[in-house]
Amino acid sequence: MKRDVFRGIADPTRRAILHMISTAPLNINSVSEHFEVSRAAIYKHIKILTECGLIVVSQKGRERYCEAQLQKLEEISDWVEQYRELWNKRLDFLETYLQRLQSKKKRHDKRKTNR
Amino acid sequence: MKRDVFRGIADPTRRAILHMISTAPLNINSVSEHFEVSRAAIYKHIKILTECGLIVVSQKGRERYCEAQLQKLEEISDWVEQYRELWNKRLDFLETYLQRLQSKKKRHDKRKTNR
DNA sequence: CTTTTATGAAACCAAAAGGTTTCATATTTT
DNA sequence: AAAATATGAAACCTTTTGGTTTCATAAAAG
Repeated sequence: MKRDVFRGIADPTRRAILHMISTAPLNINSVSEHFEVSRAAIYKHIKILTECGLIVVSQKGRERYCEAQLQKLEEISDWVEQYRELWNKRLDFLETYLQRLQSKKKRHDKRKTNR
Repeated sequence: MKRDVFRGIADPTRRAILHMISTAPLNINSVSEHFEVSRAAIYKHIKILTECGLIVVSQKGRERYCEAQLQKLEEISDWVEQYRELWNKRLDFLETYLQRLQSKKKRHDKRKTNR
């Protein structure tokens, strides 16, 4: 089944799995040992991660190694980046607004001390 | 209720809502008119988006305007960026590997033509 | 060959998600 | 004041999620 990568990273356990195998592949049992939940539960998470392309599994003897496909995160990155300009614009606007407020306050304070 | 921003953007309808209000705030009814599902369903999505800080709602008369808080996406961006170096490294590795394969092939071809 | 080990997969379960319809309430409009 | 509009919220329903236990199977180790 094909899956949405946004759904893939929605679960904290799946993000933890991805992090665990981000530098080097691990077999399924080794991954599951680091978690409280059962191996079967982790197996399902790995299945989902595979279905959305964030992991590739390769068999070696009786073990199956999970390798992170971090390039797939570009899809998330691209989605976020389309909004960066917008949120920076807003922050700039806020900044100039606050600066104006500041200088207005200074003028006001000055008037007060001159009184 | 406090919510996870990763869960917030996991649903395609919620991403669509966020996109719709990314440039200008809209009241809840206007948002829901653009979707097939009921207003109540959209209302719930907006509630979730609010709970994870991706939207701020402000009342004006009987209407409630939803404004996107796109800076909140920085959280997603930060998470993705921690892996960018890793995935670039892998891509570099692949590239040099392919280059070596290429030059090996060239030498091989040359030998063939010289024969 | 027997026993471990690593995994796949089925059956089952509770809670969460995503939806609907319906009704109450507060603001406009007319 | 009456009607229309915008929203909040409850009650209810189905599907999906995330989890469990159990059993089968294949490879590796003794």
